Amino acid sequence: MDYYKRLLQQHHLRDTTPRRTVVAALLTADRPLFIRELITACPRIDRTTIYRTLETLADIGVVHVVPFGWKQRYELAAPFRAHHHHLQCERCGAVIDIVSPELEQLISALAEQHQFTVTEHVFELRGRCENCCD
Amino acid sequence: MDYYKRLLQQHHLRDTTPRRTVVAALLTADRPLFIRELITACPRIDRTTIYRTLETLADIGVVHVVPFGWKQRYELAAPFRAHHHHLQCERCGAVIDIVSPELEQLISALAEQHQFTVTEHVFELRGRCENCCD
DNA sequence: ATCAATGCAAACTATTTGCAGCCCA
DNA sequence: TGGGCTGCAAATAGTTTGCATTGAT
Repeated sequence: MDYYKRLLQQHHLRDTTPRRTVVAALLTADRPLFIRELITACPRIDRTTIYRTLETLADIGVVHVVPFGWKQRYELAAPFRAHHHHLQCERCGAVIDIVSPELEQLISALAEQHQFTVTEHVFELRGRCENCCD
Repeated sequence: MDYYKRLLQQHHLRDTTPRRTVVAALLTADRPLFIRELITACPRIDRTTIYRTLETLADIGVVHVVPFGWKQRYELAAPFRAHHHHLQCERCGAVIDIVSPELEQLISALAEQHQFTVTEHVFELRGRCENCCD
């Protein structure tokens, strides 16, 4: 969490209670949260602040946006949570974390191929989990 | 476009003007559209209908949801547009289509590994394109 | 003719903006 | 102390719902 402070400093941002509260909420959660859930999880923080905080934290790479069907969810990003992706069961709602070095490698290869500098990538699989595949 | 009609029939859905209009708008566009853009592009169709149409068409696999930063965009899916993914330049906004058989293969492998039945996948790269990588 | 689909109105939810006061650096 | 940050209020924007009417099969 020391890195967190340094990161804020580097961006001339302040280490405030609301920001720490949001990060703590994401740290506690065992899955990416909807904004609505974050608002509930941080009752002493104003909605507006949560929106602003998420935007700021996403900008500096503390928070990561995950697409979930038609909605979006938020979770801690790379340095604060091991880099991973998700399998989302569309029936029971389970979220399974996966790690794939091959995927990360492939991304580098694709980037180079197209002379593109990748700063962020999204990879999510949706379907039926082991227990729900009727 | 014959397949489109058959697909509707299979799902007991009707071939209506609003649905055809939305599909036509997506077909014309050279990039995934925001809902707002679709509403503008189909001035004779009620907002509500556009929302309902997108949901229906996404359900039967005609439309595909693409995450774009904090927003979402919509484009025609596999049978109506060659399957592909995007490189999104966060500076100039360019959207570059890419195709990667390796990626699709990797997805199958991951699915099998986790005994997961994949019905849909999201893969997007964000960063700087060739011209914007200062 | 039947029943799904549409348009309209209105409710509801989500997100943004402006500004005064607070608090970290 | 100064300027970024927060909370509050209010404006906007986005999305959903109910229902009477229309239109595809």
